[in-house]
Amino acid sequence: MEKLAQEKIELFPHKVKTTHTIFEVTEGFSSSSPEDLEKKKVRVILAGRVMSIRGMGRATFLHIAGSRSRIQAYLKEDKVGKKNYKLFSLIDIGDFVSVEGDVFKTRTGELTVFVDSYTFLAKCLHPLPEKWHGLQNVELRYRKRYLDLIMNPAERDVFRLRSAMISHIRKFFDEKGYIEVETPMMHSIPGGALARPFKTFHNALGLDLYLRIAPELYLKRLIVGGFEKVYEINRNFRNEGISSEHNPEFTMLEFYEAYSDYNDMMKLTEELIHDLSLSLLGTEKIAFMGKKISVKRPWKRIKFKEALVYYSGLAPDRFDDRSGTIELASTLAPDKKAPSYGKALDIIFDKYVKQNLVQPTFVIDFPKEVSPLAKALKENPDEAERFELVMGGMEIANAFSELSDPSEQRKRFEQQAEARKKGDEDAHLVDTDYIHALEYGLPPTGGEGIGIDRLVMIFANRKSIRDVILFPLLRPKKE
RNA sequence: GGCCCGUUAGCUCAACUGGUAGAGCAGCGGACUCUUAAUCCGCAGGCUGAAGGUUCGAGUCCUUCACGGGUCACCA
Repeated sequence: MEKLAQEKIELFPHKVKTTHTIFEVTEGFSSSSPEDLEKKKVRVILAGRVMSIRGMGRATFLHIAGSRSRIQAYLKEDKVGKKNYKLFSLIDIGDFVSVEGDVFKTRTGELTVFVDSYTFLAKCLHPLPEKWHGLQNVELRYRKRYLDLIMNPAERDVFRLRSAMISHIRKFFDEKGYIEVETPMMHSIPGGALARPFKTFHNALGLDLYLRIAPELYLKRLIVGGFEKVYEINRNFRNEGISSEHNPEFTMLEFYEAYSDYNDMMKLTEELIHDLSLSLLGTEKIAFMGKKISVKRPWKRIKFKEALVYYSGLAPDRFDDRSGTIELASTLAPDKKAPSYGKALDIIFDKYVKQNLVQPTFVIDFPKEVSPLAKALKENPDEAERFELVMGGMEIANAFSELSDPSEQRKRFEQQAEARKKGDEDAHLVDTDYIHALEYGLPPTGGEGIGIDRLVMIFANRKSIRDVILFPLLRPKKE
């Protein structure tokens, strides 16, 4: 540093001119023959981060990394001049530089820039992690994601895939005539899901507010308002435990379509994920945790209760006994309170069924008790027109034929409020404003939420949600 | 939040049942004009996550705490 200052070299210049990205050069010329390159005289100015330096006396090789590939550069004292060559020894691994020169191939056939001038772009003040093993420490990888991204280029691919997925999803819905909307992140009554919210406070209004647990109730107000197809991709916040499948803030895609129901949503979901698989991965078979997930349509559908019976191996009438079912749930999950029949079924479902469903499966017709925003089934008032999509053992999506009868909705909210009084902190509050909106008429509507992070996990073959979220929540480290 | 495991140099890892904390890479100095985990010679690098305890003696055993991972609980 001091030496560089003595030489009056600017350590953090404002601007750099480049002619190509490193990727353009490696893509464009890797297959060119050495003779071709010599004839064409491909002259380039490239910028990137120095990842390795191999000094050979009066010649030096280095690798410079761009965002998508790296390229070798070759420095020779004869070429850059004695003074510049000597100054180059002040460059450290990790520094940003730009190099200008012709592209050629070395004896070993590696595409290389024959440097005749170079410029410092930014100094790296810390040594980079070890070049061979890279950064392995998971805590450091999440805390200092930038280092993870520098050292483990495959991690960059995960986030490129994530970005590509989201832009494909937008395209998919836009082409179907959906409009993308943004609804409030701060709610005075948290709703739309069974979960605990984060609480905050608005000073000027003197108002308690909650970070949203779901956009659902606002999106349906928009259907009431006359939009027929809406979607939103944004963050939800749930004040719950952290695990390899849960981050307190996570990205949810929700979409609602008037004049449709949960059957239409199943078709749409199949189409969307099948599309994504073909365009992002180029296959119908996704490799996930050593297994192949086939997204070939149509996908399996199984009724919630049939799934319970099938995977638990218990007799079908076993689940008709309400108190017996609650008892079974408490033996399966002793720490868990099973306050209701519906909740108990949910527990048994999680225990027996979910992990076994690797191939995409629509589990349909959930207990109405745990589906307060879904229409009841015509043939069976205890069940709701609701499905969950399970893939790779994870719940990926949740959808229903939206309950539109305001008085029925009020009743359901009241039941929820009752459960809440009994200690179920996830239960809904009565949202009278939402009921009022329904009183103006919600047409038959299908709605769905898809957990984007988990879908990325499957597409990127990652076991932990933290691997697909750039900055997962960690406890701050005390110095 | 419960249980289990982990935390040693900037990074990746060693150190036997308690007996003087080491290596590779990175860094610094030197040699080397087609190397690629370059090579060769030399140097430096540490309150072993924190605080207590047991012991003549603790990286190692015990207790508490911090952070992380796994798992269960809550949930998507």
